[in-house]
Amino acid sequence: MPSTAKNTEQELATRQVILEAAYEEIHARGFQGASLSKILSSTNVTKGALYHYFPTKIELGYAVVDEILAEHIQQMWIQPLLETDDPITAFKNIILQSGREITEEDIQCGCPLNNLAQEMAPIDEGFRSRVEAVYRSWRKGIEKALLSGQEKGFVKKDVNVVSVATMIVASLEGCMGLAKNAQSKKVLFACGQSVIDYLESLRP
Amino acid sequence: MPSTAKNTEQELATRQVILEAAYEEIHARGFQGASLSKILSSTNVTKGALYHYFPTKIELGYAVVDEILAEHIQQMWIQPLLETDDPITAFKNIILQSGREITEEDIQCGCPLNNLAQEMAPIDEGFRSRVEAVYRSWRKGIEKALLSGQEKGFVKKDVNVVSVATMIVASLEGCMGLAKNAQSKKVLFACGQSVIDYLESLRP
DNA sequence: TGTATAACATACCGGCCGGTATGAACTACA
DNA sequence: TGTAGTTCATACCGGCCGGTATGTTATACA
Repeated sequence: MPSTAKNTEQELATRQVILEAAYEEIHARGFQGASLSKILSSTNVTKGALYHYFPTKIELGYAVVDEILAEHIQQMWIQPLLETDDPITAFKNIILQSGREITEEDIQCGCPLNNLAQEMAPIDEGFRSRVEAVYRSWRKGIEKALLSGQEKGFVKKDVNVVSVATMIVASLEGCMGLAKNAQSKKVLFACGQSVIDYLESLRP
Repeated sequence: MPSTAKNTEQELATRQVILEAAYEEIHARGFQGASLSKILSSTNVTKGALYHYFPTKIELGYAVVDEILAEHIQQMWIQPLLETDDPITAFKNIILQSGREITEEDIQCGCPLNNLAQEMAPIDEGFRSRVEAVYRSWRKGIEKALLSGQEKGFVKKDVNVVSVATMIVASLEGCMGLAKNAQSKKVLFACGQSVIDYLESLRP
């Protein structure tokens, strides 16, 4: 692992290349199904380089959760909520935006966070706790936004923000899951619309 | 495979033992992670017997979906809905009943149908289509019950039963998924309560 | 300039896994 | 009773996979 002075260029770039290739393999095949050889052959990195930066396959997986998935959820799903006064409209826009950007391939592979949760939670505590940390911060972000929305009169005051936040995350992941198995953008949109309807029911 | 006359006793019993052991291994480890050797050593069946009844591992997996999972969803989640006039109350009772019966181990392993959907849909079309058939019949069952409930005045007439059915399945699977990763009955119950609240909002 | 260390590259290994080949026991039936 | 097919049991195999051992080059620093 890097520890000296100039780690700003090629060294960290190689690490990042490995991380992103690993992310894609894991997204497509699952963690257990992901092959290190395929990760390597999809880049021009060798096994020596990989094991220079990551001691084991599972540590590589952990790094994908910590450095890629957590960041993605934060920027895509949490940050925008905290930048407005009306969280319901903001959330609706995030969902619509995601729907516009998503590809058929993305639908086929599903939500990478949920994939890892479902596959690894019963098997490996390291994965479980890391994924749980991401889910927790997601729910906390939604709760915070809903609470602030309540204070500013954009959200019904009698809703339990904790259970609503959980329900939102659950139904979003459920939608992605159904659409993934149906391999259908149409299912995703229909399901996403139901979530939006649910969100709208939270307005005062 | 069996084809002659008296297939009613030991022969089919062996097949069933294999099927159920396979179901549990797959439930705990996922399909790709499931080991045929472990399935065999968890019973006192040998590899010869296994490959006598199932040509490949994947065909064994298919049989688990077709013969165990489909049956389970039908009996546990569809049948009771169709036996009453008030589907919302019936559904609520199913959820509460499931909550009472579920063990910590079940929570840890999650919904076997959703597990297979998330793991295998992008990888294998045979799994995907079989799982999709189960989901379809589940949704159709809910739709039918809601429609009948509308006619009899137990469900609001202005709800779209198709999208509501999808939303219910999605949020249920989402709840199980969150609870599985949280490894927490409390999360499952809180989330289940949100689904019940959603169901109640569909009353006239 | 010498040397230690980071940053790779290559070759190789043991283990497990799905699958197969072969044969034995039992059963149904002519 | 002979025989064909079912129902297993045992031994074995090739392949891939995660991981390691060892070597090489480039760089930082004294």
